[in-house]
Amino acid sequence: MSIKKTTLSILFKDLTFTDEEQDLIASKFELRKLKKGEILLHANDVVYHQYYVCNGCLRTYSVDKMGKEHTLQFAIKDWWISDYTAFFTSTQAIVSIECIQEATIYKVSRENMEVLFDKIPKLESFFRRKMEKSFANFQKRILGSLSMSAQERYNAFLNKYPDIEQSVKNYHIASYLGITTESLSRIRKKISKS
Amino acid sequence: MSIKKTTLSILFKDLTFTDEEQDLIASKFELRKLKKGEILLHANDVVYHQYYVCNGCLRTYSVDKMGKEHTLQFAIKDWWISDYTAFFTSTQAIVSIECIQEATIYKVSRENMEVLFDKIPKLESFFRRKMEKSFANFQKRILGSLSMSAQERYNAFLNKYPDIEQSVKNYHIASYLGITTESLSRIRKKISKS
DNA sequence: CGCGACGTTGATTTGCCTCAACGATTGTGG
DNA sequence: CCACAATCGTTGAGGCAAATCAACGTCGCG
Repeated sequence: MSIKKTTLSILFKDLTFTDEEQDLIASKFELRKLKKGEILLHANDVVYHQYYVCNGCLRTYSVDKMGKEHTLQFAIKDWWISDYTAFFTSTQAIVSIECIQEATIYKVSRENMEVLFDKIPKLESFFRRKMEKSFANFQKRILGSLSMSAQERYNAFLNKYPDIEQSVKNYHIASYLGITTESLSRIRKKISKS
Repeated sequence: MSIKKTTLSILFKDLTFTDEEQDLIASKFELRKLKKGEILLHANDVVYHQYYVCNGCLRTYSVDKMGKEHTLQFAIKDWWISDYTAFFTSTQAIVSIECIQEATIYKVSRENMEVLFDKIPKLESFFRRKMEKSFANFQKRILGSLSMSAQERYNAFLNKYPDIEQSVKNYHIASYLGITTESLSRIRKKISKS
């Protein structure tokens, strides 16, 4: 048994499972340890897996034609992460996934997800809700990028990812906000003075 | 029969239906005509419906605390539109939907969607694919807003919505790109000179 | 210790915004 | 059908937020 009952109850909040279901889930989830700097997925790879973060921190990012990195999202404890755009359709990733703080994750393939959905239907609605939430987050982020200043976006970021500051470098946050490290530094200075 | 066979084949590309299925679908789709300026959905309304655009043009937008409008997306012929974030969960909309060019649409309730999914399962996967595509679009838009200049975003917009210029005002496009009408005007001038 | 990675600070530049004025286009009533 | 107003798009001048470029302080680590 690679997944403990307590882990499962965190992983699938509000769901309960029979012992058989639990065993089935455990058999499809692969535990992995990641070191800082490890690249879990490269842009242009075909995406077969999604990942659940037990602890540590990962991020998805892309590199533009000027060589600058842009962070699409972070994943900390209890977040799922993948390039869902590519995962859905088994096509090439447009983002990469990097471990930015030593992490323990579960890795699940698309194929195995489907087996699980088939055998344990409540998992399917669990994941659908996750996707809907993620969809909503993207929508809010677009509206935020249209309407908020860099400083407001930084505050919104801190609310969305509380306690993340110890896990990520400032230049990661800057690349998430769409600003330079220098600008973020000045924003932080300004906030600390008020 | 409120929906013709030819309309259905455009609406659900690559799907074919029996006569019974077709009748069922027709019974759940409500045809509506919209005049320019009509508001189909107000922010803070609970969202019960999604809409298919036969012709004309709609947009979703939100108004920020400064009173400025920000366009989240446009919908032209053969697009579906709603505040999906709110639609999924039957909660309050954060965007409004406005008709910006006289339109003919089909309106379908969440409830009726579920009846249809239940009776005609292939519809469910059809809509799941739509959602996945929409998810991917949002993801690309975020990365675009992080990495591209206003001019590049304008070009990307023209590629994404070709032939839309006759349907929408420039200030709508500006509010989609996150810039002012003046800036868009200058960008257009610059492009026309090259 | 010394080096590299990271964050901060200053000077300058730049892209886009704001404000204001003015054409162009569209719609409407006489 | 024209006259006029309202709406929309363009242009210019000036300002501001954030980028760029460059230098320097600090921290962690081999």
